[in-house]
Amino acid sequence: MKKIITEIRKEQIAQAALDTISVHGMKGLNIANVARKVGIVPSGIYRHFKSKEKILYAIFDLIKQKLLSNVALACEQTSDPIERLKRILSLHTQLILQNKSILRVFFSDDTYSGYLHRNETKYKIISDYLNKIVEIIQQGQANGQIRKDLDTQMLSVLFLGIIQPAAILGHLSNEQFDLTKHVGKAWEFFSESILAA
Amino acid sequence: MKKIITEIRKEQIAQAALDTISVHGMKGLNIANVARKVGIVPSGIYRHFKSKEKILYAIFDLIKQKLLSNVALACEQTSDPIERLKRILSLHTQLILQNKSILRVFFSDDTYSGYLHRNETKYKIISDYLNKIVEIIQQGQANGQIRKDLDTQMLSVLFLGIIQPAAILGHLSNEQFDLTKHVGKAWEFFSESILAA
DNA sequence: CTCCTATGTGAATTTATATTCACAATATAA
DNA sequence: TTATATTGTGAATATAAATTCACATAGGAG
Repeated sequence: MKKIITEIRKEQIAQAALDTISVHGMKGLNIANVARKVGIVPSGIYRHFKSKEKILYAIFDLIKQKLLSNVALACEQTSDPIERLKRILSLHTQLILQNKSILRVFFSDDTYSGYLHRNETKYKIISDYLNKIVEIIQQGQANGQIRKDLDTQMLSVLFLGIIQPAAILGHLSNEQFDLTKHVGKAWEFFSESILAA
Repeated sequence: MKKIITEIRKEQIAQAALDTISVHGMKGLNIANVARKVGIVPSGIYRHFKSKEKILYAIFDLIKQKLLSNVALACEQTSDPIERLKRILSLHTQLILQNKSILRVFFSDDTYSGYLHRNETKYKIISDYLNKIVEIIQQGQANGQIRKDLDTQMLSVLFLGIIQPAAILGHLSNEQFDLTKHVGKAWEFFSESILAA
């Protein structure tokens, strides 16, 4: 019975929960599974998280970090707006393929009254992400690469639309649908369509 | 204790379940709620459906019908491919706004091992829908309206991307995000981009 | 080394649901 | 009208999980 300080345990638990969701989905996320994966007993989880719900919020945080760090990385690699978008798309595709949990977490239905707050949190994460996209698009408009007659928010949501429905199809079809190929083609079409004449 | 033949009851139950999901989400879908809404006692449900899971499949069927009848309606109204796509988009937007359950059902996470088959069914429904879209796009390519260099399947998925991410944002934000407005703008951009020169 | 606090344990509790079953009431055909 | 199949009822059963709690122990501070 090894003791580990709560700071570390919290990370282990959040990661274990994320992994559990990757494999077994939201419904498969239970304290017993997480505890086993961490190597402690179910009740031990409660030394570190007040409730299962709190663990979920830790997961939200992990996902948020992953998303935003992709944006940051792409922005470091290049200053060209179009190129930035392309890299974000590529990174995002990889992220989704490697972390199935992201889809599972965001596309679970949390309409339940007890989960009121989950959707707010999800919305905030996506909004923050989209705002970054909007900024990049605006840079592209400012430097004359991207058509100025297009609404930036609309484009940012459509940008999400390049990957999201395809990711869901991939998930539903057990990866029969080729996400990477779709994103490649869709980006080609999207990027040429937003270019200034 | 009014008796009603199972044929009718089944429809009542499926509809009640659909309504329940609209308001309370997938997690809020329980036999007690459905039974109360139908006006019978929980155990009575089992005279008509072998299990809760079977009810869900009845719901899948309802949704499938709604989706495909929209496509059929649009195709009756006009024979112009571009116009067809536009009407489908409009009908689909209304459908989603009026039947919140569709989002809830499709965007619930059914990775759980016991629900293996759900995703197959969902995938089949979406695939059928997308195939119709592909056909319409091909008509447009055949008559010279739509660019022939674009992959039709990619376009159909992207077409879905006009509405789907936006619908999710609307849902997550408690309808703060204006779905109708987004779809209008996005369609304008999308349709002009696919037009043959 | 000895306390003291943080962490881990196992059993018990609670809650929420689906599902079953024996029995009752209805409707329909004869 | 009566028999029979269908549908509805209420109580009981089964199961799955989250959560609590009293107790145990590790490990650093002093």
